[in-house]
Order: sequence, then C-alpha cells, then structure tokens
Amino acid sequence: MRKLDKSAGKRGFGEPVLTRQRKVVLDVVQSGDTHPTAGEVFAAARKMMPAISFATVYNSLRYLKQAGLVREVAFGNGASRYDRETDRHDHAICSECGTLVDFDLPGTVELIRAAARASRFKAESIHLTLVGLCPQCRAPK
Amino acid sequence: MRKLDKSAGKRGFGEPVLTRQRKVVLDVVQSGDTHPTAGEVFAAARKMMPAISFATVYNSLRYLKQAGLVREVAFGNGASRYDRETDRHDHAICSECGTLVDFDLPGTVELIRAAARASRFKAESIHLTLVGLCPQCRAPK
DNA sequence: CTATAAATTTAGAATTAGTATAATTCTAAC
DNA sequence: GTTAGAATTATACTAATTCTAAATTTATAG
Repeated sequence: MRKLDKSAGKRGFGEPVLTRQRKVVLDVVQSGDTHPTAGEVFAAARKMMPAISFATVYNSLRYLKQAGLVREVAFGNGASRYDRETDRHDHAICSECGTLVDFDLPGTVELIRAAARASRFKAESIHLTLVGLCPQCRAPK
Repeated sequence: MRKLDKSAGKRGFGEPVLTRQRKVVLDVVQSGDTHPTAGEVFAAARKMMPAISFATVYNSLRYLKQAGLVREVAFGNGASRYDRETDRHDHAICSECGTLVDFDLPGTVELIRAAARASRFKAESIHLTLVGLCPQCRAPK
C-alpha cells in the first residue's frame, strides 16, 4: 500500500493535490516580478503546457489562493492580478503608469492588531495599498 | 458677460461640472451606510431620475472618483463597490459573510509616510483593508 | 438672439472577466 | 484490471464594464 504524497502529477482519491497544471500555474506566478492577470498566466502556462485550458487556470488560481500559495490583488480597474505569496507584504500602484510593486512595511504586527481593535473584527490578514507616483513618473524627464 | 459658476446643471464650454445626473449618483452613494455596486447605484438613481442610463452611472462614478468625492473599493470577487469619501478611512471585509464596514485607524499620517519611504513612491493615498471575521460571524450562535 | 463648441448623456453594442456545466481523463486504492 | 473520486477540458454562459455614435445640453462668441 503506497502512501499518498503531494508531488505534482498525483491525483485521484483523498485530498486535493498540487497537480501538474496547478504546478505550472504556480511556477508562472512565482517566476518573475510581474503581477500577471489570469489571462497573462494562461498565456505563459500555455507555453509550458499547450493543452491547459483557461478554466483550469482560473480553478488553479482559486485553489492556490485558498491554499495560501498565491495572493489575489484587485483594484478597481480591469482584471485581478496574482502575486506570489512569500511573506506578508504590501503593494504600491503608480497612478500614472499603473506599475505595481511590492514593498515591506515594518511594524505590521502592531498594525494588524490596531486595525482589528478599530474594526472589532477577528483579523485574518491585512492588505495595505499605496497609490502614488512611482520613482520613474515622479521624475519628469 | 456671465461668469461660469459650478452649480449643478451647467455644462458646455470650459471645465466639467457636477451635472444633474452626477449629483444624483453622488447622492445615492452618500446616502446610507451601504457600499453599493454600480448596478445598485443605477437602480437607486433610476428612482430619482428614471431616464438615467447605465453608462452615465459608470461615467459619473468615474468622474466622482477622480474628483475625490467617492471611492471605489474592489476585492477579487464580483463587482466594485462605491463608498462616500468623507475622511480617509479603512475597510474591513468579513471572510465569512462578505460584510464590508468602514473603520478608522489612528496614526495613518505616520503610516502613509512610512509606506512612501518603503516603496519609494510619492504617496497620494493609502488604503488599508482588513480581512477577517465580523463580530456576528466570530460569535458562533 | 443665433450659431457654435465642448462636454455630457443616451441607448445599445461590444468587450472582458470570470463562473458553471457536462463529458472525459487521470491516478491511487483495491 | 476495475473502481472511485477529484481534476481537467471545452464550451457555454453570465455578469461587469467600456465603447461608440448620435442626440442633447448650455455657456460663450458673434
């Protein structure tokens, strides 16, 4: 009786696993500093696995999100973007060119506590987004 | 020669103004504590102005947003929601029931400064969203 | 007063994003 | 090899939002 392991390619009975397609989707999101949309993830995933379908990319992103492996970043415009989930971090969006970058804010443990207190919610996570001008756009050239 | 004033209903040459339709949309967003979607705003606006079109609601929301009178709140799921822009404040979303509430976090002036420093962006605004369990959902009843 | 110009509104088409469905495929357990 | 259950695929569908072109509105210029 073989023990179930969670490596890529194993499916079937029991708990859900990191399948080949999910692995591909995860690799796409984790490689590179971009924050791709689902459509961009699909295009990149196709290069590694031409048969993968659009629906699977969405399903995989949802799975990876709830598994805590990727994060969804949504702002009002267009499509959601996906970000590798390494450590807790924050986002800055350029109001001029739309660039999205990660940054780390110290003292977020205290921040999350303060936010929980102010909102009376039991905090699970906190997301901080700064809107402003990126270094490129703030320097008129 | 009459001087242009910016009261509702005046259009034409020169700068854009708060038209009647935009005023209706603004009123809808400002009345009530809900955070309506564009569709909900449309439904409510229709009661005040039956001829208003869907596109105008979207256009108005975009205008009001960039004018700083309403705020768009987007999370990954479904439609964007709109919030009156009174003072700077933050949002908490219940991961269980989807409730969205406003709350105020003290010390955000320093926070925005720290975020600008960490991101190297010129800050315009900062948005903090807490995901967690609302008071109702955290109390199993 | 009349003509003009610029922005806005309207209605509906078009686009985009994301979800649902049903059939098929895959893999581990037996 | 058969079976069971989850995952994948392809496609259809729904919902959200933007675009387009024509008509409207109204402040200014003539």
